This record gives sequence, C-alpha cells and structure tokens, in this order.
Amino acid sequence: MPQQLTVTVDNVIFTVVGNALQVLLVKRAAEPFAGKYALPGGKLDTSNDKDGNAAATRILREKTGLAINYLEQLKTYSGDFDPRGYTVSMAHYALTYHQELSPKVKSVENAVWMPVEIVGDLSLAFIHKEIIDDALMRLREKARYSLLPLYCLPDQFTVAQYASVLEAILNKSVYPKTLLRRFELVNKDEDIIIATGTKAPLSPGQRGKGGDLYRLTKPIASINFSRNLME
Amino acid sequence: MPQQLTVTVDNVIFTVVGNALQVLLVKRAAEPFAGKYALPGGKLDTSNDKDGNAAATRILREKTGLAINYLEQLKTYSGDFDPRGYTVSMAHYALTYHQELSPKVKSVENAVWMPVEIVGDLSLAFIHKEIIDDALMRLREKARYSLLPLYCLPDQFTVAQYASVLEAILNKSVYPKTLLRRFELVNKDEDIIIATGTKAPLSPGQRGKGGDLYRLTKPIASINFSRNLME
DNA sequence: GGAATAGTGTCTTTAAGACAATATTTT
DNA sequence: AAAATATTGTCTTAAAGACACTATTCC
Repeated sequence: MPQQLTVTVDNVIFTVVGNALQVLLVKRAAEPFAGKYALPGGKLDTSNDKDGNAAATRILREKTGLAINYLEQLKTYSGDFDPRGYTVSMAHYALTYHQELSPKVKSVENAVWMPVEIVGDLSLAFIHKEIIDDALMRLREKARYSLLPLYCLPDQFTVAQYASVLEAILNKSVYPKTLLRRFELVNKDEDIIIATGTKAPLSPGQRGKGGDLYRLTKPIASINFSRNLME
Repeated sequence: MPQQLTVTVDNVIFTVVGNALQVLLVKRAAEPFAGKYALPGGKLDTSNDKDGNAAATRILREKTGLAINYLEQLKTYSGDFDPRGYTVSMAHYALTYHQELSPKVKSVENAVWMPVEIVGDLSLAFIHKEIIDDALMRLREKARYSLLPLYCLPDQFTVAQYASVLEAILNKSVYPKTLLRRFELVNKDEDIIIATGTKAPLSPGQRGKGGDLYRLTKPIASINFSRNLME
C-alpha cells in the first residue's frame, strides 16, 4: 500500500515597480499555515494538466489572472514540509511587467505584490521562503548574462528603463552604455531588439530627454552573453 | 478519487574516458521498454528517502555502486511518457572519474558506459534521450564558466588532464594556459587549487614531460567565472 | 639528439567599467 | 537659462585567445 504523496506546483512571480523588485504572495485562508502568506500554487491535476508547466500556467491563470511574459521551471522540492504528508513541489518562476492586481484577485485571494527586501522579515507558509530565495538567486544570475529582465517591462521600453529594472534586481548601478552595447551585440546577425523610431513619452510634469523606445522582434529566452555584468 | 501517479528519480552519470564523454546506461529487463537502454533510476520511496536527492543517491548506490563526485538536480519531467500512468520524474546529473563497472553491476544490471555521440543513434526507454540531451546542455554550459569538470578527474590531476576533459565535453580545443590562469584567479584570496609539488607519473612507454599535479582543498561547486570559454 | 608532452611569456582581442561631454526636453 | 534625463565618445581594465618559445623526460 503506497504512502500518501501529493504533487504540487508553486510559482514565484516577479515584477519591478518603481525601484523595487516584488513578488506575488497570497494570504492562506485554510490550514495548514492559515493566515500566513504563501506563493500562488496548487495541486497537479493529472487528468487535465499535460505536465507541470501546464499546471503552473493554469494555476497562474486561475489564481492571479495576470499576463505572464516568461515562465520557467526553477527546481523541485520534496520531503515532509507539509504536515499533511510527503509532498513533491515543482517550483517555477515567472516574470511580468507591473500590473495592478484586479480587485477580485486582491480581495478573494488576498493577493499582494511584496517587495523582496520585506519578504526576508515575513514568516511564510511551507518552505516558500527557501523557494523565493532560490528563485531570486536564479533571477540575479540570469540578469547578469541574459536579457530576461526585459520581460519585466512592457512591449516597448527604453535602455534607461532596462537599467532601472536591472538595478532593482541586482541592487547595484548598471551602465546604460553597457546595455546598449549588448543590444548591438545581439543585433549583429539579425535584428532582434529594434528601435521603434519613437521616444518614450514623459509623464506630466516630468522633465528630461525621453529615451529611445525599443521592442523585441522575437523571444529572447535563449540569448546569453559570454560575460556577466560585474557583481 | 485521485488518479494513479508515480514519482521517480532518473540519473545521468557522466564520466570521461580517453577522449570521450560517456554516460551510464542500463539495459531494461522488464516491460515497458524491455531490452532498451535506460538511465539508472527508480521510484521515490517516501518512507525512506528524505527527499529527491536522497533518493537519487540511494539509487546510484544500489544500482551502480559507483563513487560519485558531484550530484545536482537537473529538471523534473512530468506527463504520460510511461505507459503505466502519469509520472513525475526528478532527473539529476552526476559527475565521476572513470571507474570500471564492477562485474556484478555489469552483469546483473547490464550496465555500460556509452559515449554520448553514440547515444544519439540509440533508441532509449521513456524520454531518457531528452533527459540526456538536457543534461548534456547543462554540463556544457557549466563547463564553460565553472570548475565542475574537475569532478571527472581523480583526486590529483594536471592542467593537461583538465584540458582534455574539457575537450571531451565541449568538443573543441582548450588552451591549458587559460585553465592555469583560472586556477590563479580562484586562488587569489584563498588557496583552493594547490600544486602538490609532485609530477604526474608517466605510464610505461609514454614519453613527455609529466605535468604538475594539483588537488582541491575544498568543494568547488559554487565557483563561477565571470566569463565563459568561447564556443 | 629527437620526439613527445608540459609550462611560460607575451601580444592580441573582446566586451565591460568608468566617466566626461553632448543632446533633448520641460519648467 | 537651468534642471533633469538620455545618449555618445573614448579611455581603461579584466580575462580569454593565440601562439611561439622553453623545459622535461623517455627512447
């Protein structure tokens, strides 16, 4: 008689608001860990979810309704961290541009965007703090040698916006010059990040130049640079 | 009534023999896929395995008896790739110096070291070809910015041996000079890769100089360089 | 000595860091 | 014009690539 074993999916959804990297958390209604914040997740439904990725996508849609720009598997956690029994949790992490949570999601799920510096001080459900730490480490590594953080921006973006997203992720200043050089590198053989020819509009009252807008012509998840930005 | 769901562990064990990167495969005795080669793996035993890593370690010990230098989680595969039902497979990959398979393992398990160029031509069980491809990609990436391939060598090793392991993994020539410079970089603050002061003995009949031997003073899994070796 | 292999010196190349100078826009 | 922000030019720096030259050992 095989022991009870539950397979779940947990998602770490990142976005950047202003100068802060934030993570989506939902307040748990039921035991265990009722009242604590947790990652949006749920059970793998073997009759409907083709695989773990499909489960993650479904749960994000059902629980958050957010448009997700990028989703990838992070790591799988297993053991007895859930008092109800042995659990295997396939964790994913996702990137999206900043969106207000719909009032429904916000109230029914008690969902909030939580700055990552604050997450360290919270007591989270299950091993979700460990999962967030791992996702953060992965995001920070990839931010230094890929273009993934562009997925925290809307469709059209400026170099300055990209620098500011990177600064929120890496907690260090980044030279826009370097980022522009990377755009040129990427475009060497093929136009992948193209200037739209328009300038970013300034919000009312904002002074300054208004940066050149760029947009992607294709997915960039597999573009990696041979060097990292420095620590 | 929850559907049947099996959680398994599969391991991709790499070693380098001569100039070839090889992977451990076992011939399956039972259906499904009887007679086909497969990765050494097995079911997660929730009453004895603390977590997936423990399961991987146990299965490697039971099935291969090999000494493993390095083991890390690769990715988790899920879906209906096993005709017996929905499966979640936590894949790991491991590195070890070349060891002859014990006669027992070799006969009972029908285990062999298989060069990776040949794996492409084989028909493997389940989705094990995909898993090997993913592990290979990960190994090749890490080989370019970490010291992990040192785990394919014995305790004491020469720069030339390291270059030759890298060449087997990357399928391209590597400058020993670059590797020595990396040793110096790593040792900048702390002695991590130290010269033993002895030279590698030459096998009988072998001519040449006999390289300087080095050894590790601590684990190197978390040492990453800021640049990659070139493609 | 010659062949084979290993280690060293040093010049080149690539791409990031640093920062001053210039450009654009709003108040 | 002054302030704020963005972009460009260009010098510096870090570390890999390339390769010739020297060193060691066995036949």
